[in-house]
Amino acid sequence: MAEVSADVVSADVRSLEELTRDAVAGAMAAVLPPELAGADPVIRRSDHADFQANAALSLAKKLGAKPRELADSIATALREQTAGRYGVELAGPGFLNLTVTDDAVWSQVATRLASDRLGVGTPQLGRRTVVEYSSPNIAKEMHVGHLRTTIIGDALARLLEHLGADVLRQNHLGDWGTQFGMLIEYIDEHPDAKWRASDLDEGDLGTVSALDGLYRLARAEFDADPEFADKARRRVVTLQSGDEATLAVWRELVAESEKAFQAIYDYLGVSLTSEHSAGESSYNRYLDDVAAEVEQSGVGVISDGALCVFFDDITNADGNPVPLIVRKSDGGYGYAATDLATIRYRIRDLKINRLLYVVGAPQALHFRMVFETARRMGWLTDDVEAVHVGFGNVLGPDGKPFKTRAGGTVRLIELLDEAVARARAEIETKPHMLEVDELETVARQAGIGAVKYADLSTSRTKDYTFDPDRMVSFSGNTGVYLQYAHTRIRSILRKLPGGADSEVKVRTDGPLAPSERALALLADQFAPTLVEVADTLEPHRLCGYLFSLAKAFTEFYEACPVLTAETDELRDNRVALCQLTGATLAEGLRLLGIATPERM
RNA sequence: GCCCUCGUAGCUCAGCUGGACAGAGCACCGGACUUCUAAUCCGACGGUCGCAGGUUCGAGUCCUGCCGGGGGCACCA
Repeated sequence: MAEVSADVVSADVRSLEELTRDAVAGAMAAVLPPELAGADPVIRRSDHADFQANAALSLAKKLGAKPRELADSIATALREQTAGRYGVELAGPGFLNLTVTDDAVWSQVATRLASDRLGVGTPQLGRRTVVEYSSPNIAKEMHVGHLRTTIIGDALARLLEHLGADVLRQNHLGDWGTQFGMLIEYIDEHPDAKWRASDLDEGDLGTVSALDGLYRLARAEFDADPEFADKARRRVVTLQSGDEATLAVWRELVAESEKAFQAIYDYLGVSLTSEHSAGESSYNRYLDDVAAEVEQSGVGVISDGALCVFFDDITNADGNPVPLIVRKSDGGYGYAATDLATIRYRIRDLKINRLLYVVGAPQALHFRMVFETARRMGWLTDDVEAVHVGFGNVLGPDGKPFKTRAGGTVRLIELLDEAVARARAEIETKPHMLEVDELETVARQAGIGAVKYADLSTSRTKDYTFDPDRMVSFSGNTGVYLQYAHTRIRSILRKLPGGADSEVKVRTDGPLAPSERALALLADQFAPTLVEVADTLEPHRLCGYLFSLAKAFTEFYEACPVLTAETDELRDNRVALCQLTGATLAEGLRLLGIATPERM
């Protein structure tokens, strides 16, 4: 087969790695006794070949055979069964080095390019998944602490959705704290206070700043004036008892805040909207019932007047057991009750079968207790899983929690503005050929992309160091590197006579240079990488993959001219490789929530 | 005190769920722009994988114990 037609092939193209695994598994089945015939071939990418199979080493022990001899017999069976489709070499103590044919590599490029969705399947189909993330507090400004939950949560939501999951994004807004008594009382007593968007000239982004100002003023009065503090506390009770006038002010506070959050989400390119808002308050009506169910089931017991759930292995400094407090001794509810109510509601009413909480690592113990309680209640079962997708803190360049020079909290909007400003300045130093308004757009895509990539590219569970200087240096392993690689591909493709999407015939019997081979093999790994990220919930694996792909592309770019290739056949093959790589980079970046400019 | 988490090159980080000599980026040094965008590429330099044991044919990866950093541990979220 020298040519592959461009007819659209259905998604879920098997990768060369998977095909290789199948082939080696087939050979093993022919050689091994039945009880070991289904063993994992242990296929890994290799520095010594396209792939390596390591199974013989561990299996030889069980068989009492010599690893090299076992590997050799697997190799023989593999050669017989696949009729030359693999180069097989025995190496070291019993590794099998496997090389696929050039024809197979080009075929794979053609097949992925011609298939829908780059051959990515939908393994998450049937999973109704909640991703809870961002969750800022009403009447407070989003700060650097909201960065990771928002960016990681959004990336996971996009990725799982792409793989077929039915994803429900949930923004668990902090809209029911005791601070509302204070705020509402203050507004009541100071009708002139300016905190609405309409009170400001500077636009939506100023709204929460104004609310923040309101918060500070109210707080100051609360601390200074005991009489006001009393009224504020009474106002909490009034609010919670459902007083309509108080609720009206509360609703307006929520609405004003949400406007400001939306402006940030739009600026960040985060896919949250008001329809994903499900604040703590929306679960109020379930709390009595949830607490009663916990109490009646016997899962919870009364201790010091509070409804508690205890755990054998969770104790405090004195060795006493530490409970999850479902209902406080004064009859009120904390966030444990709310979280239990969300679980019950999502599972029972929304028929969700997977719950992801993108919340900071310090909450680990809380979620452990909440999930264990939900299991005892029978809400979480073997078929319904809940995962705390925890993440580390954002640290400043000094290795301490990221603060302003004055020691205050870093406003998210300021951090983003600075990243965009630096990106703009950086672009202006380059020969960029962009018009003024396009420059502004690209500056934003690059600056925001840099922030997101920096956040997503290190392992989720660790703290990460946020160094603005390093992040926007725009060289090396950064978001801009990926965006730049993509623009170089687009630049080549735009110059094609038939346009960027020109259909080309792939000659699978064409030559295959080392940098072409490396690039093609990596492009083929896109789908398995996405599956791996969905399994581990670790977006940094996708970042690492895309960086490798971009790097392989630039190496190919240096070594292999596309438009001026020696022959038309060679040019067409390279165009196909560019199209596949470009589409893969664009899709991968999209799933991370990072924009892909056409030029920069 | 108990639990969780982290410790890899001067700095910032990967290391594909146990595989061949530990890899990137930044910084520093030396090269490459009349050639599809040099926001790039090539080369050099750089590591007792915190320490000590153990399991294994094989350990940065798994287990145990230390050392060091961070976090959490009864009515705040």
